[in-house]
Amino acid sequence: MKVGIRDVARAAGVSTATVSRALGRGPVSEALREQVEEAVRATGYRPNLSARRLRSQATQTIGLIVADIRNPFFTAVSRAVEDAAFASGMRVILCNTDEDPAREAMYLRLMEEERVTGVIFAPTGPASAGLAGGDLDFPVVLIDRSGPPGAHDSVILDNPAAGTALVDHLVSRGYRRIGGLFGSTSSTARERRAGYEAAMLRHGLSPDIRTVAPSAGAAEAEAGRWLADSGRPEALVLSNGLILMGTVRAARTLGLSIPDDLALAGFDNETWTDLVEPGLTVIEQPVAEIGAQAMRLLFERIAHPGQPVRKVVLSGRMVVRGSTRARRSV
Amino acid sequence: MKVGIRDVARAAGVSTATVSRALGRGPVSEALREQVEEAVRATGYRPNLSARRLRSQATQTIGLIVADIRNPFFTAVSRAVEDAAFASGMRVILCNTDEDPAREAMYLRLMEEERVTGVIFAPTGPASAGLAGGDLDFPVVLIDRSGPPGAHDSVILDNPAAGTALVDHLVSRGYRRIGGLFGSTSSTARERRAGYEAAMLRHGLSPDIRTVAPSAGAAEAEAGRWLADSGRPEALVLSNGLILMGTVRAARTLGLSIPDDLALAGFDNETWTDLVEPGLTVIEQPVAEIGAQAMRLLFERIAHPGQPVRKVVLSGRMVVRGSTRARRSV
DNA sequence: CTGAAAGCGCTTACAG
DNA sequence: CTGAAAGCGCTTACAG
Repeated sequence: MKVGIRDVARAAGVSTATVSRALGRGPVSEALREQVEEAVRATGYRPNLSARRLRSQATQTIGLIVADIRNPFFTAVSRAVEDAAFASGMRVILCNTDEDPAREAMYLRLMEEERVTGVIFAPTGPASAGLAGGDLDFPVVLIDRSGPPGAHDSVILDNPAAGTALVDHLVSRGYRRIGGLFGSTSSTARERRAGYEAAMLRHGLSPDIRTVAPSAGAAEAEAGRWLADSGRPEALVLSNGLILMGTVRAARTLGLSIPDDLALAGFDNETWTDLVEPGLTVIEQPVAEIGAQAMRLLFERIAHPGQPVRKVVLSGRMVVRGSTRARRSV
Repeated sequence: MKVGIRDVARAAGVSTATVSRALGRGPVSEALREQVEEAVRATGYRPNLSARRLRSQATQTIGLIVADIRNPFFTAVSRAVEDAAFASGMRVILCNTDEDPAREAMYLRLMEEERVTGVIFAPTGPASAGLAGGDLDFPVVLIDRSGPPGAHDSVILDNPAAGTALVDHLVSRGYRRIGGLFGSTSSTARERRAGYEAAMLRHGLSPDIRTVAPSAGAAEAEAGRWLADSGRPEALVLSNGLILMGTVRAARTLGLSIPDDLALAGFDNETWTDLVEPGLTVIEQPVAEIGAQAMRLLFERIAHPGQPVRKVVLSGRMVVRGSTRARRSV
């Protein structure tokens, strides 16, 4: 019934060592290799990966811990990571923390128990307990968000520049009273806010900032309160795709016309952003590149554990659509 | 450096057997249990899951094989499955076939090598090679799509009824020339098409059917050709969320007004379907329920291997929006 | 190139 | 309740 390597060895008339070598990359004569392959077919043998990992002390596994798999940004990055991993013969364990530090800690412990080769990680906060301790048994590459400075390799967007670019764009289109709605948890949101703030001040404008949990529901509620006020901004900068979606929904509910009553500029070029009239202006992140670079940094770290910590900063690309059309002169 | 169960045993002054029991559910005196827990803390011990799985012959792992993780339907189902799995102390391996039978076969083989406890599976086609063979070493529960009749437990939507409901709704709103754009690969699309077809004939109308690969890009191209024709339908039924999105995009490109030039009714109540003006009428699938029921069937199958094959059929819920507003009388 | 033997880190009958 | 010992299914020095 259950067929193990001994059954294959018997069927092929060789030792289990030879079967193991024939299936791996050990030196085996062509004749014996064929005998083994034939025996594998005949018996329907499937190697037991738990045994293989235990014995070889190589799990060939990388962990991917993301903050919110409902966010298409992370879905897209995951695909890039998985493609790169499979190309290198590694499997990936995908974990979703839901921005919950407790789940994050649990998954990091799980990664230890799985004896993963390395982890790609978007931490809930820069002071993530798992990272602060610094006693992880595997190399970590951070994506999207920063951790303790200089502690881990990372791949992030040039967030301050992106925040600044959105403000500059809105100003060039004639908007002055520009508010910003930013996520409250991540370093990413903080950096985008800093870019927004610096640009506003440079233009001689007053920053007008609110923060919110990074979900569409929370953003809709907060934006609803904000926009109901008669002194509402002429334009809003939103720090990610979920917050952008919530804000659009709030504007709809209030019957605000975009961009005449309210201009919008956000992040993440998700598939729906061009379908919502009049099209939403966004900073597109190079999601595939982020995933691919993270895998590259991880493999290089595994190969050269001692090399200096590296930080890859990628630029976003602004996609201009109707939601930031030039403001009608007053 | 590397701490194993022997180190913990030594630190606690007990045998490795006692450590193992204290960490699991074996019978251990309260005093020794505390000594062990203290030693675990002191040493920073993390059990090696590969060793545990090999020895106990219980992987506590279920595989989840979906056809397209970019499709929010599968993302949502995944979350429900993972929640249920973690609540039962199991981990889940998520695999994405991209509707590719070769990748599907590869993942099924991987599941064998992982010695998973069971698999929840949305097959690329009803004649999926992996299912047809029937020689899998683990129980399988199908979701969203059917396999060989009577071979596996399954949880699916009442697709014929849903297809029929959309036609009935459109007819009640005054539409007569109703086309249908359906996915070409899945049993689900076929069943929805059958429901569409039956309803059309019952209303004395001529079915007008096209099929397409189940992606937004393919749907946009096909709908673009179809709708450019002067004899285009007054309304379209779309067989899933991706095809609906592609069709909306094609209508936009052609400058068609929804629903005046073209009414749309589709599947999957995704977050963007109410944001696209004038709102899209869809059949919402009970995604959380699908995931939860699949886990339930899987656990019951594991507990009672011999019991008859079961099929859970869930009903969709129609969400009516502006895209099917009553047709202006001619 | 090939095989006999040891051992990866656990869990679990088996005795006591 | 507790411990000594066997063994899960592989891979890999070690000899030949």
